[in-house]
Amino acid sequence: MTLRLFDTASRTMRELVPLRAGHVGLYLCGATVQGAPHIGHLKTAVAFDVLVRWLRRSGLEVTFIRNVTDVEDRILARSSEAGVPWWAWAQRYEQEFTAAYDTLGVLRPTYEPRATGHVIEMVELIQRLLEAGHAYVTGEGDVWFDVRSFADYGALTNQRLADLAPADDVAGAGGKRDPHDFALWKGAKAGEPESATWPTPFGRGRPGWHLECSAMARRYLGADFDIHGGGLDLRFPHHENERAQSQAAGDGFARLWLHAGLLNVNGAKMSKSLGNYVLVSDVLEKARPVVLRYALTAVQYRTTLEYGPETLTDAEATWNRIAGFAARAAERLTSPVTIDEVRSAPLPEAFAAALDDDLNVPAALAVVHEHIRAGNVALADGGPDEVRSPLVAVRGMLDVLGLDPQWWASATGDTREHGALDALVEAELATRQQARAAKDWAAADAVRGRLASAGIAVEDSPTGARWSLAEEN
RNA sequence: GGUGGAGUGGCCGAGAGGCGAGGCAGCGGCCUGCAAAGCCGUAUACACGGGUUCGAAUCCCGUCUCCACCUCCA
Repeated sequence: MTLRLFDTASRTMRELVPLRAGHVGLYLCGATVQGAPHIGHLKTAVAFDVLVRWLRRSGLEVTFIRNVTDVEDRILARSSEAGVPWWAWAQRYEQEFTAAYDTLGVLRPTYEPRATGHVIEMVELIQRLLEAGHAYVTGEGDVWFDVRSFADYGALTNQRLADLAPADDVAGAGGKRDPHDFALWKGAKAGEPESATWPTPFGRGRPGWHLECSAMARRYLGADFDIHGGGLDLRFPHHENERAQSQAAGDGFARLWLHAGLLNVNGAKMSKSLGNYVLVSDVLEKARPVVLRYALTAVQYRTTLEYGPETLTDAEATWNRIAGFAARAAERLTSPVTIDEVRSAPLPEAFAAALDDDLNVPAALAVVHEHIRAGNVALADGGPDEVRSPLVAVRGMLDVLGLDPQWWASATGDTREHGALDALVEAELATRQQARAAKDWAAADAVRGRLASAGIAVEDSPTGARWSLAEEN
């Protein structure tokens, strides 16, 4: 079984054939750290997290590079408005992104390069382009990519130069040869912070937005690598330009291009002007991280996710079913299931087939649910031995999706509180059990009601009562 | 205008020529002291109009609607 992925450059399903056997090089465009992370950013991050996890689970070694763009026009503009140094602004939001990724269980990349740390590589790339006649310098120390010098320009997104809508800013922009020529290097301008400029053979300045990814991908993954990913909105112009720069300079660049579908809020893309911007921090005020993770993971990655009022409540209901099974099953076992056991057990074939088919997570989750149903039957009818195997299978599958319930239970980390609470609740439950034994239903229900009003749900099972924290809403 | 994608039952969301994925909600039942959880059962679904076919949600033609990109964007 091999992994097939939808390559957005050729618009076909392509089999992943690593350039180097057993190894995959993956470059993902990360954040431009100009503001706080929103749930759309995390949708893309989660999609590629599943890809990385699946590649590794399939036995491949993955070098996963996700960059941080920490110098850019918007960062300079917004930090300046706020009266904060641009580098402090960038760092603050980089940290917010890192925290958000961690909170949602997104594995950290192999390396996370920053644009500001790779000016040397960028200058080298520009020089190669200048020498090859694909770039030119204009008066103010700007360096432009000459799109008309590269016959293949537009090939990534299947567009012809002549068909592109002309940009508004082009009329008199600094002596460009073609309106679609884009900046490789921006010469320092008056009023811009000195600290955001670097010396180069063509004068002080800072990198153009597209250049850095080409330079960093080459440094860490080589001139040719397996997969380049990002959000769908980056296809053009960003990825088209990256590809043009690198290939014009003689690099092969990415073999496969993957783009994650965007997240829309109530039918429209998130934007400040529509006031439908949903930050990660907004969501986490009212929902558990795993619920957001589930909601973002559960759609096929190329699909547009329509985020609405029910997105989280739906995800929560389904997650509760999953986590409930895992918790009840774990309690039944005589010895705990370890993560090694989870990861070494074979995965159900249908699950693997679903992920191998362009990461069809919804189909994979259907397999998870089939096993949960079987596990629940075993829980009702069988002993510990019958329960163990479905639990291991379910956790194994969920682990690939970054949704192992055991991991999330411990990540949430309030085990001390839980332990303390458990002692108190167990005392209440003992009281209730006495009442039930005496058939004093009123007294028994009074205990249950008291716990319920404290936010604790009680459910009876053949092996006794168990409790859990009820959902807030 | 150009490019890419999408329209599936009350909702979310897979599938892609012939046995109606899965989840949520609903309904009926089992279990339960009652619940909860769980299990079993339960659907007039495939934007519209034509066509191909023994058979189409799936293929072909046409139409409509929606989203994204072409300007910073995951």
